[in-house]
Amino acid sequence: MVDDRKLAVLRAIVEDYVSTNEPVGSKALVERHNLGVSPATIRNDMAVLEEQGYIAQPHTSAGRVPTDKGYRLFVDRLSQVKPLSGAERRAIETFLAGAVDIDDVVTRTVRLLAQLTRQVAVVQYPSLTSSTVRHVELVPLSERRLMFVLITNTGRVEQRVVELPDVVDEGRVAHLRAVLNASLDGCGLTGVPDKVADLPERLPAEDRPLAATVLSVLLESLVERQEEKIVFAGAANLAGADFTVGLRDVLEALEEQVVLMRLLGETSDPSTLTVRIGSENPYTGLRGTSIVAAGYGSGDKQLARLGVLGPTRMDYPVTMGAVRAVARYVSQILAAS
Amino acid sequence: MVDDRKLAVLRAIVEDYVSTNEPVGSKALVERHNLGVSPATIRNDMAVLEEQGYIAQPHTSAGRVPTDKGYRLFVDRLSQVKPLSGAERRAIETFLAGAVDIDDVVTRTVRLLAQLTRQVAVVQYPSLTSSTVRHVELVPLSERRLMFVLITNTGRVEQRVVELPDVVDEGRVAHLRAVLNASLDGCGLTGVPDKVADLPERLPAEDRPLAATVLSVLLESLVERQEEKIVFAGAANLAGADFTVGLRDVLEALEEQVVLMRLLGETSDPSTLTVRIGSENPYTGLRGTSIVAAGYGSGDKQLARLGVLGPTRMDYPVTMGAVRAVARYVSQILAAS
DNA sequence: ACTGGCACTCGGGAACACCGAGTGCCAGAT
DNA sequence: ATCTGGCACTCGGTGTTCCCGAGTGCCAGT
Repeated sequence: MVDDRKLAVLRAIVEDYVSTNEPVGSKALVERHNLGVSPATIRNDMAVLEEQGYIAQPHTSAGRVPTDKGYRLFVDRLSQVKPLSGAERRAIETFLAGAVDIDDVVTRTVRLLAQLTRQVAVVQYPSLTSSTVRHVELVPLSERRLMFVLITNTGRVEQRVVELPDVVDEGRVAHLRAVLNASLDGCGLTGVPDKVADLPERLPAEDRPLAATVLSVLLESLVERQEEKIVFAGAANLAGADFTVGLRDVLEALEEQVVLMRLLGETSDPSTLTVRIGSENPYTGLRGTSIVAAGYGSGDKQLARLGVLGPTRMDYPVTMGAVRAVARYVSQILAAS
Repeated sequence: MVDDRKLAVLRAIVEDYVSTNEPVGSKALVERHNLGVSPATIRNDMAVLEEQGYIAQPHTSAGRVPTDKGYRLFVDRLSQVKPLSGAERRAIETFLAGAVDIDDVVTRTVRLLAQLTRQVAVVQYPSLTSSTVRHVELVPLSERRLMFVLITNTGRVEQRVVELPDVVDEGRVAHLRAVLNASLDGCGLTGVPDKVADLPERLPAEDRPLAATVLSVLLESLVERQEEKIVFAGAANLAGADFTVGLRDVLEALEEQVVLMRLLGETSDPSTLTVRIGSENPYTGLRGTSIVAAGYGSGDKQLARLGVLGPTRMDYPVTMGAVRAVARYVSQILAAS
């Protein structure tokens, strides 16, 4: 029995509660929204909504507050994403356009998102796994050490110092570099292990120790970076919002890469927004917080995710609008570079 | 008239206040430390100490609390750095030894320091300015774009994408790369602008547009990275400590690179610890917080700084011990790689 | 120069009463 | 059926008062 008016009541409750941060009562509701009925009627509706678990009262004789389930219904059916203003759009564009490299793009994005939403922003670095090899470079550092650099098409650079078993001359290094580039150029990172598996055998015997050492470092670096890097910004915004749960837990979660990963969630369609409300998210320390996330990527490939984290009591339409817009702009920037 | 006993009293006050977080009174003092005199005597001493500005009372009829000036005296003359335990030493060593590249070193260091001190740790990336050029690489990405990579002797890698005015063939690029490496190899970064100033003139006319474009990007990247990168960790540790000043301000300062820079302070002798107590630090939002910092560097060169930030009421001897130890170990690691 | 005694101050906690927003329910109106 | 006005009831939050005890400053005596 959730007729239209009850839904309108729920929507009104969510909106009021989000803006005032106080439990909202029947009288205040009819005053602020013109529902055309009396407070008593609203009370009946509220009783039903409460019974169905969409709202709750903190104490007897207090107004109602949306539950996680209530927010969920609100997000799914009662609200629509609010697009950004023209000024905001332009600000995003100019701010992101100035980025000089991939690091810069990510840093700027996360700050931008934090400022725009006044919440904590989280951005995952573009995945390496769906990138391809652009170039491999070997730079001799000393007689027995060289630096191995791998550049991907997404502009990311992986570097490692390789300790060599023997003194190796420049010629050998140059040769190996050429061979590596020839066989790996354009190859997807996931395909690299296959490509190089039989590589030592195709080299003259005296080159094999060098090749083996370099390859082992290469493969190792691929595995290690599987765990993607995540950065956040805007922690100061947590200070204002009073959390039901201690904000210590929130800060801890933010510094725990693994937890963050899981919070951003699995990759989904880039244009789709994922919203996790309170208890829906897979980490007990974060009751009372919601996550709004979206994928981004250059072209049609989904590279990584970004989003914001804030109190359950957040302005979902606006937040979702900002996240979606930023995700799109970042995708554009990446596609263009 | 600061005789020995008064100093002992000050020391006792600082120690007790740090461990209990409550204003300490004359009676409690004589009980916990065997000073061999009566509370009344202590009271007289306290009155003098207060008059001289080393301690203060939050309200009439409350115990005394050290002032910034009191902490300063304590740090300078009444305490000595407490070395780490053997177990801690070993933990540091093994934890840092696993680092694979400079990024990893910094990340591990900052986390380690945060965990060790239970405060917010701050680490500055090794300075580029005192590094030298190890290698310059130009990688063609497409007909009109190439990636410029600069590798320093500290293992840091700077990368930029360069948009070219014209289609340029590989040969030209290779030639420019060779010239660049020949003239820049081993050169200090600060010397680079001089070295390349007349470089276009020494090239054949048809190479000059390419060279000019690449050089402008190179110089630009040097200037931009002057502002060094700083990372922090352990923000969750702020949640426990109740700050006199809102922790919003602290979090804001932490995300403001420029402020952090100034907090860590100017480079000083690597083995020296810098302590900034409360109002001594140059940022008004951080009254109530202290900074303990040290320089680190590979070999004898001072590269950058690291430190921790915490409430003025912190355990200085322990914190200073941890910061000093970590700075030394990081220096070792960097020197070895 | 130190000590014991004493009067004084005040912050913080406990007890208490009050107010008002909000509710649930019921009987009457539409 | 559905809505409305009325009414008794609940209870969180606030303001008041009171009291206790830790801590102080001062002074006279050792």
